Amino acid sequence: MDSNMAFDALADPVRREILGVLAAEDECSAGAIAERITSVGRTAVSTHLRVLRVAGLVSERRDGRFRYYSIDSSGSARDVLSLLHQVFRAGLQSVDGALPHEVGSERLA
Amino acid sequence: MDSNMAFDALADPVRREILGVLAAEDECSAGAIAERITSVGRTAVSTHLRVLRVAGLVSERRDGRFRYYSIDSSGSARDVLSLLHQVFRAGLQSVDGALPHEVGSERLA
DNA sequence: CAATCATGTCAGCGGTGGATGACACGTCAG
DNA sequence: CTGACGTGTCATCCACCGCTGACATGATTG
Repeated sequence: MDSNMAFDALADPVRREILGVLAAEDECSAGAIAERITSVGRTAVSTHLRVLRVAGLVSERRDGRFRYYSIDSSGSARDVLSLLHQVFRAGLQSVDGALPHEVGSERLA
Repeated sequence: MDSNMAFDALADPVRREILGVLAAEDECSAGAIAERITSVGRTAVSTHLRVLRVAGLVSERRDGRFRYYSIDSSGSARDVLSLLHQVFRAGLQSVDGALPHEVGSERLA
């Protein structure tokens, strides 16, 4: 359903870079993330984090004046992987079943 | 490397719809695909097919005046799934290993 | 309360990507 | 060879997206 937003969010290289940082650090404040992303400024990183959050790919935890972000693997990431497995299953020797039931039960586009 | 193009290609809803058609039909001529995609015209579908082909997500077979397209699951789709598994592995009870070796050996962004 | 810090938001600008119609190219039938 | 057919390509227009600097907001410190 809203996997549309997830695919869109994943299309940006900077956003994938942010996901990479979060995958390595587990939890990170917005500022700490911005420090490791050198290609764009802090403002852009903030906006990207918003997109990722709305898309359901990362989750936000507010603590004082900090905001900590982390990977959300139970959000729309499931839908994305489900869709991809459904389309490319042929050449991927039966990875179906790796995701908890109802893989292959959703509409495609 | 060129998973950039693959992610970009996957970001468009029409292109995902095309992939859905191909996943269901196994092989389809350009015209047959265009007939099933009602949201845009034939020209747009042709361009989308080009993007998908360059991205390494579909393969083309020319036969006479027809061009048959089919899902390419051994192309950059592997890189995409590899990257996603690497990032979202936490909440996905160890699906790592479902892809043939060297999963998790590439850079992230 | 005033100052500072972490972060999000807004307006504006420039670039990019998608849709379309007209045209070009190869292929098959007569 | 000529005409019909299947497809790809090009020029154009339009809309959306990302980047930035300036400003706003909420929280902590003294």
